[in-house]
Amino acid sequence: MTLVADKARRQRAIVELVRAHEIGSQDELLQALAGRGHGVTQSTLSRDLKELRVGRVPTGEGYRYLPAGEEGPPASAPAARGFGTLAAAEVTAVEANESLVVVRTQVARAQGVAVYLDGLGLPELMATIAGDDTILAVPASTKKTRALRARLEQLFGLD
Amino acid sequence: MTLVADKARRQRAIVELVRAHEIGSQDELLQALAGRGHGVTQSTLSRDLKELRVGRVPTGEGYRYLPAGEEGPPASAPAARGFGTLAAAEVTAVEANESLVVVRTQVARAQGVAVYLDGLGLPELMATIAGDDTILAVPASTKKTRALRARLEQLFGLD
DNA sequence: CGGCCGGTTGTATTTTCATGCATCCGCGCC
DNA sequence: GGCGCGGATGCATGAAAATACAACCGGCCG
Repeated sequence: MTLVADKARRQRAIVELVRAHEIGSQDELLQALAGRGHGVTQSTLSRDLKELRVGRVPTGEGYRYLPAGEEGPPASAPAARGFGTLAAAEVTAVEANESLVVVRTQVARAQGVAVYLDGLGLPELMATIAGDDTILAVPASTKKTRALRARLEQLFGLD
Repeated sequence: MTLVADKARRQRAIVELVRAHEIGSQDELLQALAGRGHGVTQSTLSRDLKELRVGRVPTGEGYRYLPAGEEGPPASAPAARGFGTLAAAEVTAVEANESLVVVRTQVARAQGVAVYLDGLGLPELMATIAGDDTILAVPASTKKTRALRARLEQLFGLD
């Protein structure tokens, strides 16, 4: 069932990506996904987009993928850019045991960082639960615990 | 001026056509336009669609052109899976690794679903922790992880 | 087991779409 | 009239996306 879970996470990531960024081709999206650890081909992507009802609509300059019925920002509302680095500033440490990864954040920042992490749809990350200054990150498989810790450390510049 | 008027009329026809009919390719639209007396080529059509911000979005079965931001008819009830419990409608996915089960819910519904789960007193379920849209379900034993996942999937009609 | 089934993916290919370049046309100006 | 300009279009072609087909994998049943 790992396969199914992978697909679910990948599709989450796809929606997140097209909403946040101006992505105009499947190849472009392919790159973005690869950067997040999702190695797939254009074929799979095309099928995912169809399942997700994510279409390619013309914008003033060029094209852009968007979930059906959703309208992109009026070109004046730049989405929360560089949120990654913002999140990074709020994370103080990443630890792990054999089956769970713990992310420590500044007080009262855990929820926000967790939302950000969920949005990434990392293949190694199954889910998160956040308290006030602590996030429990559940690996997709206990065998991926180390990989997940490594990815998070890299993500937050803690290596 | 005649040329310009032609273009304007043609573009009006395009929007009308894609709104009224399920048109899935430019060739198809080409035919429809021809029927209305507009003899143009695919090239022109492509350019018109770009100008008009008419995009091609996936529908349940196939694709369809629609003006940006507009939603086609409900097509069919995708999330209409009204299973017995109210909780079922709020759960979107169930996943698991070797030792934990994760239940995804609609935003802000996790707490409620978790309470419901706790109330069931399932033998495979030791405890739950809920965030905003995620529930961590702890199996009575790691060996019962798969059984728990299966039970939850069945419970929520997700198999 | 062994075999079948449904679901997912990659490869290769077809289909569909976007566009560079040339043409044509109407218009205004010299 | 002759000339240049800009917008609209077609043709030919390259880019992008969809899909037929086959391989693979995990689950399930006898």
